Amino acid sequence: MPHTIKAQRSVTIKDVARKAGTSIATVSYVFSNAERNIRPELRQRVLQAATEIGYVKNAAASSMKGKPRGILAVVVAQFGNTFFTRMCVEIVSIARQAGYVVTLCNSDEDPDQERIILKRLVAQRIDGCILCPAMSREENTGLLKKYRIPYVILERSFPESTTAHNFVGQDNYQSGYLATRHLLDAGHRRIAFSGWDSPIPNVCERVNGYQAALREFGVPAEQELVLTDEMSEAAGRRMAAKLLESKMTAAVLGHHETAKGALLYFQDKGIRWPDDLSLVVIGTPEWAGVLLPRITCIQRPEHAMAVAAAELLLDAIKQPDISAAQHVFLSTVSEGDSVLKR
Amino acid sequence: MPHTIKAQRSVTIKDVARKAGTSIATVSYVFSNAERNIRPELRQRVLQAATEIGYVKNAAASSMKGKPRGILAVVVAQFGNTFFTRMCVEIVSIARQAGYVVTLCNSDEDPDQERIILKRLVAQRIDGCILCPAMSREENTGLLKKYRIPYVILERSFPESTTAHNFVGQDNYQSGYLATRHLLDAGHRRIAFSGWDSPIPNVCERVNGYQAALREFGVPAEQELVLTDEMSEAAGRRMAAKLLESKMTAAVLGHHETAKGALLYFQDKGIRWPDDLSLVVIGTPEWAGVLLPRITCIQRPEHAMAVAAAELLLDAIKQPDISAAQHVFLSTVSEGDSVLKR
DNA sequence: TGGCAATATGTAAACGTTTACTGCCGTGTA
DNA sequence: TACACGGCAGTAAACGTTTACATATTGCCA
Repeated sequence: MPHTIKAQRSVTIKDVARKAGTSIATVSYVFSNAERNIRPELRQRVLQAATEIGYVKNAAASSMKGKPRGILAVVVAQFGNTFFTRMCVEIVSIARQAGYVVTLCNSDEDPDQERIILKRLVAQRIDGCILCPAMSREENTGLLKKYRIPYVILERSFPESTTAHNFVGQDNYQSGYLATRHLLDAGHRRIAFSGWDSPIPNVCERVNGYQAALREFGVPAEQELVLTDEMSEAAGRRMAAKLLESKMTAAVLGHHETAKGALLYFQDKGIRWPDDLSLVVIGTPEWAGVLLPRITCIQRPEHAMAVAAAELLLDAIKQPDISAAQHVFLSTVSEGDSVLKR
Repeated sequence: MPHTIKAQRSVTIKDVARKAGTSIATVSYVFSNAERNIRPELRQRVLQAATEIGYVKNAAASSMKGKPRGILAVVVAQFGNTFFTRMCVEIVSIARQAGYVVTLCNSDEDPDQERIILKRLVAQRIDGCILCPAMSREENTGLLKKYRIPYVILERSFPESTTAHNFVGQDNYQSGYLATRHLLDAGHRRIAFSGWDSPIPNVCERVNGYQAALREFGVPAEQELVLTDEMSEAAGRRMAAKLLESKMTAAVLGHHETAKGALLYFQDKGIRWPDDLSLVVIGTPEWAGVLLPRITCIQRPEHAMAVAAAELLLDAIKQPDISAAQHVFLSTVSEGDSVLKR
């Protein structure tokens, strides 16, 4: 628990005023009201005094008078995941250009933790929030709504009433379809899919896309070719082992985190791609750039999503009464050498 | 610039008091003074009223009364860098267990940006800060000192007066030494080193370690075998090209970001490790785990550093008058198959 | 020289909490 | 019955800003 500290009286506007031989009002105007004109000589004296005694405005106090805090928050469910990390970097950079600092929080896929975080952020009265919800539970966003804090839901949609929120996401159906289609076009017909046991619909949608592509090519969808497991390297290995049993010629590794485990398993067993097995990975993990033969990846629209989310939030802050907007971005194929033409 | 919003009167303690038919003092006691006894029936009524009208305490107001804000900050110089990302994840997790939320900021190696960030954090009166300084400039920490905000310097030390700050770092000299020593032990004598043009002494120290190891084995240090360039993949490729010209049998890739470019260059040119060239990389990038043959890495003590930094900060917050502490951690060899024994 | 703008500065009342202090009520004792 | 005491509840004064409003100062013109 945060520790209570003996109140360390800090340097205030009052001290600056005394030092500069003027009133606190003038000092305040110097620091926070650009329109108001102050005699240059006095302004200079105030500034001088402030630096001398090391004055820094107390943001809590000014925020109490309804001043914006200049803080945005990004709450993600998996902070270490490169997909999110990259988006965070981008968002932070855009926010900075707009004059905001960003608080990054990690819910670790835990809705309760998410709630605690959101409550804290509301308590801070942040100016806006980008939220990648831990689960498809809408109740947590209620807090943001109640306090009229502009927000954007990122990457994971709620099943109902999507149009009620600002939303930026990717088309998971399309990425599943795209990956599968790529393999079908190369002549593959027995195609497996590995994902993870996600509490959110993303993986499910990718599977739908996968199945739709198969259907389009008149390939019957086999239950056993679709695997899911928890999200870990070990689970990736397990799924890889199962995949090999099912004698398919190609696989869509539907999530980059488990894909790593699967590839490591293939390496261990001496399974080579594309010769023994054609592979497409959904996502663009860091390691995909160096692995030989290069893996064909479905490049998710991370950059576009981050930019859209940040800009949508900034717009929502500027115009609180604007109606909610939704942006869904598509993935593209980043071709490697992991798919054998047959 | 943060946008000014027409003051949206939010739900306050006063509203709760009215609703519960009591005074604001009682409501405040219910929410923030555990000792004070409130008749259970009344307390219940207050809680009930609060949830009904959706009251969330205004952190700015309570912080004005000297209450701790429950916010820590981590300011890093390269947020996208996995080394920092991993430490951030760890720090956030430890801080959370202690009841703090963490604001992550990115200075992008820019001391001016760092100053702006720190000023903002001081304005927020955060409870503590972990700072990985953009440059070896001590003036920015002065702000933290002035406002008595406990802080820990992470990973990059200041040349002078290190004992004046709480510091957690790695022994860069040792990692340079370790990498080189590993190659020397394997029988290599012509060993190159690639780093980056760092404004901070880290790379320099690694070079010192490298040279010390060579000296120990009576190998003359050749100027042309030590390369530096900017930190980018392209620079890594450039350095790799130069390395090949200098006919060495082994190389220490002294920084994981440029190492990636170098490896890609080797892949393009068909240079194979360890047969054509033995390699040791300082750092443990994500991709090192999947690349074949496995690269021998110098595992930096990320985890230990993150834990130490977080705990040191928490200690410093609890005991503001404790004297500064320094922790320097050592790296270890994570052996792969990229070093040929000769 | 007086008066009137226009400009520059200061006063004081918020903002939403926390908490020292005062006051009230009921119980137990003399 | 009167009184002290203890336990709760409420009043009001901060905390450090911002800003509407009041006041002082200046310069200019009649």
